[in-house]
Amino acid sequence: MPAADPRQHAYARFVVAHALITERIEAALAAADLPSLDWYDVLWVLESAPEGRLRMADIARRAVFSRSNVTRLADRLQKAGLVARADCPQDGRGTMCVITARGRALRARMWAVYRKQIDGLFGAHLSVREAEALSSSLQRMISSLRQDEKETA
Amino acid sequence: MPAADPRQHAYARFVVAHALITERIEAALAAADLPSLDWYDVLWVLESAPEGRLRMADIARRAVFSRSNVTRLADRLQKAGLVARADCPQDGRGTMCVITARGRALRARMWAVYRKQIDGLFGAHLSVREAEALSSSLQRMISSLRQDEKETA
DNA sequence: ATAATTTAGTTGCAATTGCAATCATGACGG
DNA sequence: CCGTCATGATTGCAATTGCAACTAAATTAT
Repeated sequence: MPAADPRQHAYARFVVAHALITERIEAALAAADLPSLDWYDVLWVLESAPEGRLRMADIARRAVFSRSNVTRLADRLQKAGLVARADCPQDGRGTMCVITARGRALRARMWAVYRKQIDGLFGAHLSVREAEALSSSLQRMISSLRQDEKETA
Repeated sequence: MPAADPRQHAYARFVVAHALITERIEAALAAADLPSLDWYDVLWVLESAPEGRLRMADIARRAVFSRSNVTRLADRLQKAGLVARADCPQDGRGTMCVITARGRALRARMWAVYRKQIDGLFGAHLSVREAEALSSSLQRMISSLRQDEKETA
């Protein structure tokens, strides 16, 4: 990244920090005999949805995964008893994915480890003020990216 | 991410923004018939090293890839004529990876596309002041993470 | 109603990845 | 000097991914 520009410079660090932090979190989860982050993401988007259920495509959008990836992830989570599939009442093509009690329990256990890592690796280096500023910048990016998505579709 | 804490909240957005931006950049590169970001990363760390050469493990550290991943990436880059391998003079076990002229040329073409995406998706939402603040926060995280690495080793 | 188009989800296949060996070389202690 | 241990890079194998094809159901237009 031939970063003359301070924004490009920030981006380069953004990418590296993300990679390093993710690597560490995965290691911490593995060390605690817990599944990886993508499982967590699916469980979390489900748990935060009303009744713990979402359609496959919604999981994909919220967790930023490809559709086919969500299908496969759901297969594995289902095999592990963490989610169940159900027909979608409004749309015969759709499939709902529902988090189970075991799924909720596992997510909570993962969060204990995950949170500790976030706090130690990321949060510890930000003041509350910085965190808020960062949040709002990131929110601008995210809204803009999601907006584009809709327009393209 | 049950984000009560503003830092955890920032982290959640950090991850989502990263995923969305990366997805878009990969799409832009593919649309321009260019290779993916991991090729770029290897080419860039090489190009920014003295004489365009680094040992495999150094590539791995700087680009945040696993060792075996670098081996395979180098295989593909080599097959494409973008890098060459050479023995390491100081250490008989080591392998140097050297970027070729074609490698430099390709990286430059990729950077044209990459830069445009960074500016549009990331930079456009940050003032210079914000970018600088973000850079310094991220730098703190990165230094701390890299420091830990050394201590663990 | 019916044919054509779009959308949701899944699947086949090829390519990529991660982890645990493996092989070769260097470093160290006796 | 020799045996043991650590390190650099690669490779085998199983698991995961991405893309394009596919099936089924809904939407639209005729």
